[in-house]
Amino acid sequence: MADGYDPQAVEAKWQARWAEERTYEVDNDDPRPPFYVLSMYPYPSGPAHQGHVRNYTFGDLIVRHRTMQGHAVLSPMGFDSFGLPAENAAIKANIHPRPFTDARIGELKASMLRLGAMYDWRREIRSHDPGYIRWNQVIFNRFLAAGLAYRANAPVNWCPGCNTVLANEQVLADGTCERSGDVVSKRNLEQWFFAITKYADELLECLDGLDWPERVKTMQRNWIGRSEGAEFDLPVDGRPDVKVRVFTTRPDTSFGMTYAVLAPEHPMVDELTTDDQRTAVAEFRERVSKESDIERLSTEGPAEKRGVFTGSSVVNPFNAQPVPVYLADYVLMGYGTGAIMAVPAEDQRDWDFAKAYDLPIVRTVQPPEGWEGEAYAGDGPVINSEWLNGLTDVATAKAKAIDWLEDQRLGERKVNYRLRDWLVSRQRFWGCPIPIVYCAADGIVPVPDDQLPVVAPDDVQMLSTGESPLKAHEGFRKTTCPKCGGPAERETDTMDTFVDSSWYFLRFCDPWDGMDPVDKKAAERWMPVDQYIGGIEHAILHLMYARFYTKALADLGIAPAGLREPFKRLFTQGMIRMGGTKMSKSKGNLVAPAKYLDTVGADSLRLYHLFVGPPADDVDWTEQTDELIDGCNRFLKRVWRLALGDGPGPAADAETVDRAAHRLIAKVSGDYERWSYNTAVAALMEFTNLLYKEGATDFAVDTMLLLLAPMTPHVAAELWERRRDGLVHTEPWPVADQDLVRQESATLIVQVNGKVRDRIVVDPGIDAGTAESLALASERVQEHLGGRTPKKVISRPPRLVNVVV
RNA sequence: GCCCGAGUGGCGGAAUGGCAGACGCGGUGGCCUCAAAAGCCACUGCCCUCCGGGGCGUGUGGGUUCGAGUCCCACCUCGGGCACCA
Repeated sequence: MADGYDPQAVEAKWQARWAEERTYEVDNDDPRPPFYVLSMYPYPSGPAHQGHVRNYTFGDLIVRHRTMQGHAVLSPMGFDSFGLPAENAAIKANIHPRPFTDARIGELKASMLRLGAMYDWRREIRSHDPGYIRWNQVIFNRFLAAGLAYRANAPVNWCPGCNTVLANEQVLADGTCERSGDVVSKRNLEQWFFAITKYADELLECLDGLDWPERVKTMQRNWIGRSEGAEFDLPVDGRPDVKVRVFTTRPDTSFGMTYAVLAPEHPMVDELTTDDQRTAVAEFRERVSKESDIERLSTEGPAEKRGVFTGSSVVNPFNAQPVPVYLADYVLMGYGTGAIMAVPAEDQRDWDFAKAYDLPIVRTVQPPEGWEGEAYAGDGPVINSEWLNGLTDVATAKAKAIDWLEDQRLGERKVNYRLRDWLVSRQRFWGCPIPIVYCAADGIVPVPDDQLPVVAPDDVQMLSTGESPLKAHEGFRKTTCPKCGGPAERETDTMDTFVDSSWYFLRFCDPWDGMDPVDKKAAERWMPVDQYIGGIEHAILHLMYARFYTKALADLGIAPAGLREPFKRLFTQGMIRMGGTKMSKSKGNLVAPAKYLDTVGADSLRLYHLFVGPPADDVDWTEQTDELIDGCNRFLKRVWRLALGDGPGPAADAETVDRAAHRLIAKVSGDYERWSYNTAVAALMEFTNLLYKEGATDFAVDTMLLLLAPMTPHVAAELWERRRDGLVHTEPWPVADQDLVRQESATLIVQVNGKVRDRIVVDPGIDAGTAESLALASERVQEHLGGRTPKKVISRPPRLVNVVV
């Protein structure tokens, strides 16, 4: 009797061995074909939770599998270590966030090691390292020089809970902060922006070529929100030199314009408001400005209160008719020109407004017969539109209307985006300082590269007011102007932490480079990431910013010029839920992995995450989960005994067993390729059951260990070493012999009227005619025919024959 | 409201248009044991049965097909995303 399976002993032994062997440290001149696997680097909040375990299990499986297939696999890891939780915890404990953060990183890294996940730790990146901060700031300077970073006064989202501004992407649809849940309000502030909208078109177009989940691509397309249309001028009635510019996606419906609308914040409101309307307009604007986004976006409330007449009219250039100009809260200053032509017949919002204010409605598209709705936005023939009449579809009418506008020099074709520039300023302490100095003489001056990094000082008092201590720190704030040497003030805002994660994957290619943020030669070799793995929650924010950064860095000559996309393939794992909600620290419903590592071990926990269901699906953590994990452990114990001769004896029919082993190789290899790990595990369990029944062969057992090596690396390595005295993870991935994969016999299903009536063992190469006569000769078939003559016989050898009567 | 995704045993889940429920959990019975644990073996969708077998069954209702969990149409439920973006 060999010793029993002791996960803790086996795992400790192999984790030490792997650290010595350095199998997963790859150099940039490694001759093997490159493959870059990356799990999203985590925010260090303490020991790994189940979501991390799931993420790193998939990542590690791919790393080990690709290595066995002969690739040089780049598998780096780091920590997204700037951020609000550390800052808040530091305030609470009245300590500096750095030691706090370093301690959390230590805990997280330790649990990654205990999981047996392999990374090239030489390449580790921490966002808060001065070395990384320096490159972040160098890139900021390049962005500034190229006009990709700029400072502007704009209405921005202010979160009172986080005491900082937020990017549009960080505000949820209901107007609350995605992090704290507080209601976000608008403030006008001078802030730094990145010009992501310059890349709007490319960000949209490149999505088509990405091997990403369709869901994520759709979410990004919606977020970019491209719409094609036209912009043109509406001259004010009686003052032809004053014009209101409007954007529309439906220039074909222009003859149906019955009024025009300005956003309440539109700069021409005062000019267009007549004296008798001035009081009403002022009251309306006052009310709208006080409303939060939630109230303003709410469709609740009486429609009559949603707008006000300015007293002026503009002339519709299509038919020279004057139409009244209103203000309405449903028109936003931030999109298009902040003014619209209103066509109630083809736009439901305009329809509702027209009904409330008793404005006329003129249909310009013939709705289909039996149309009972109100506004009709669909396709149809043009009506009531003078020279557009007779056209039978919207697309042609649109094109003709735009051509006309351009011919008349009234307007032009125009594309608009929902995407806004990225607001990167944060009034926080624990982030990458924005490397800017404000000088009375020279204005905005970037800190020169050779004076970077600008790092936050250590001697700060963490303020419970929520204000960044940088503001109060005279030593930091007061500086000299790099240009004129005169007294100047530092920028005290830091960058959004999404900046850090927007290019770390490029830095991983050569984190030792002291000359440039990205080593182009190394990036050319490794990029784009072949397989990126992370949570669906990053579908828009991180993944959009990282795509923007990659394009911008390539255009600035920092990254390889041809690199247009960072992540070739993306896999988004499902989240872990408990009691209906996401398992998370903030919800307080974590089930720590440590308890499993201390009992059944890392391999059993990994196996559970692989076996529980399709990787993309959400996982429910229930009362049953511990039993499922025990089941995985039971399987590994069976494998243990099998491999060490304490299980079944040798197979009586070795050939049959070995053929099954070849089929197993084909099955598991195929499942690995299509991310179907749950069925791969099932096949391995099934095969183990077969060996317990039929007896084992050395080939069968060794094959199992090779196939298990990426999934349950410790136990596979231990058993392989005991049997073969080598390293299972440096063995080549097994290849199935196609001749042996083929089955020796097949089961022919015989149906009568689609119901199974008999099963016959046949030769897999059987032809249709033979199969048909075998089926008809079946006693059971004859019984069910009851003397009737078959109308038709479907023969699909060697699987099935269906006799129809 | 719009756009995705999903509905299969007590549970997690499996099924290139061709034996529905692989594999696992749970359950039942047996072997082993003084006993328990561990382990091994068998059974385990529902209903009927003369124990040969028969009927029903993948959210609902239709359709295509020799044959539908799978394809098409309409709907229901759940989950997610978007939602005055002109």
